[in-house]
Amino acid sequence: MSRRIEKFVPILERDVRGYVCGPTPYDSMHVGHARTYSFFDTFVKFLRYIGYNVTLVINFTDIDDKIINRAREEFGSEAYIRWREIPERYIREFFEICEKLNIGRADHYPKVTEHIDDMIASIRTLISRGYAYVAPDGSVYFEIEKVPEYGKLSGQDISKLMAGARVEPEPGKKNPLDFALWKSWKPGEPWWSTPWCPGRPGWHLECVVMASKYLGVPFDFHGGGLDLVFPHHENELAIGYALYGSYELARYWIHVGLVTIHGEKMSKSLKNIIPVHEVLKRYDGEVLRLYYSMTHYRKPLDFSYEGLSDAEQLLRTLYAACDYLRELYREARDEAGPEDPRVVEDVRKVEESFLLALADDMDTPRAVSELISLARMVTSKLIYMPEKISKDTVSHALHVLISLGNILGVLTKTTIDETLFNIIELTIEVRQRLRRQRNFELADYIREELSRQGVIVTDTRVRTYWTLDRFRQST
RNA sequence: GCCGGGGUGGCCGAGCGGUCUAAGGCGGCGGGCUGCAGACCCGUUAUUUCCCGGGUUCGAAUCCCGGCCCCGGCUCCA
Repeated sequence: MSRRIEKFVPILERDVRGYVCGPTPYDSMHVGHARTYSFFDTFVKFLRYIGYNVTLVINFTDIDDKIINRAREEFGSEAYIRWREIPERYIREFFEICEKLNIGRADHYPKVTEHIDDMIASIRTLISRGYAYVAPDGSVYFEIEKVPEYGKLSGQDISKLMAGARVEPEPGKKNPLDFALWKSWKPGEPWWSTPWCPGRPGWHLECVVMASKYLGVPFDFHGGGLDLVFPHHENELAIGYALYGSYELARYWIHVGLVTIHGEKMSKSLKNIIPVHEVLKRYDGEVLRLYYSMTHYRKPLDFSYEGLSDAEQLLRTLYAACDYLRELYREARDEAGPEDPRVVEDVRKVEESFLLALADDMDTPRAVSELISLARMVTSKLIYMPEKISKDTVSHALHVLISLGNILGVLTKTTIDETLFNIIELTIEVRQRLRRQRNFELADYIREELSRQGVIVTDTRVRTYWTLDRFRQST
């Protein structure tokens, strides 16, 4: 609320409650939406990693102008009865994409249509306290001038907003900036009955109602895309003030930077929207996750497929380190070796730096570089000294690598089927014998064929290591 | 017009008063390892420099002032 970065201190000692403005499910999720949810997933996983209990709520605004319009486009005159198919479809897609991006489940996914009664009750309160009024057509508007601090979050000045407002003055509004809590019914639209008029809920109110219902007020953090700062979050705060007497609602407001394409914002009119499912045709969900992590969340992200390829390359390196460690494990000593203390210490340092980077305003790019340094440590040092370190140390390093990666939503595919693993090992062993016999023709043939199957073989002076290319299909 | 956010190497992208002769990645270059190869390893790749001009400071990419440029919000938007 200070419009600065602040130290994050939960209201309750070990419990953190957060709310993220979810999608209005009227169209496919695009790479901008996914960035936001990916970020909050990493944020929540980080908090949990360092010991907090987190309760996360993500809502669905499943009734809205955009949904009605979409339904009309698709169903024509049947829109009135079939409109619900739209949110259903895109909510399903939302969950499918979350799964592919390793975005963990929130604790609650409230829908507006399931909280109409709660919203009506809140509107009643707002009217009785004088913060809202009923327009001639029955619509209910929130009167922003009743909230002295209106504009604080977004740094807006009401008088200036009014001067520059491009809002078409709606007939029943006292002030063009007043916003609808309840919209009166128009022909062909879905409606719910209220004391004022049949109609449907306006935007903004639902988040306050649902957040307070599932989290209580104030809760710890409230997030969303940067474009929600004004008017959405400003209006939520105004409602929160009217309802709870404090212009706070949430302790911390976290806004994720927008995604641009060639420097420009994605928009329908520019036809440059990139849906996530489009990206997922070419790249694994983890690649997208890593790509997001490579830019700080508050910065704009200029989306490019080249960047994704970079990220994919990096992911391969990380997976290679995991695979090498798994092989290394088989050769490592049972009891502690001479290099163990140093390796353990190095791993500890990386873990510490990684967590410090995240603790510093979620600096995921720095965290990624720490992860890389851990992988490099494996590929440059560890694989050359299996006889000097213990199995415990190796498995610890692997465990750290994977769990840190998991915070960023990557390295979830590290296990390899045991039979497959053994067959590969066997093939490699055969190739080794051929090499010793200097039968390079056949050895190279095996290497090539393995590569065709996605098994990348690397000969080092100590032994031969291999890694599974998990992203083979994408190029 | 008002309100935000940015401008760092060939590209992406950290750093936000001293450890910056600026992390990390990609790309380039050189080398190593190897029978060869490599999606392997090592080194190198911003050195009157961090958009420009002033200022504060013992010291600035980092703070202040003034410009320039880009993007976004003020109407639906993650």
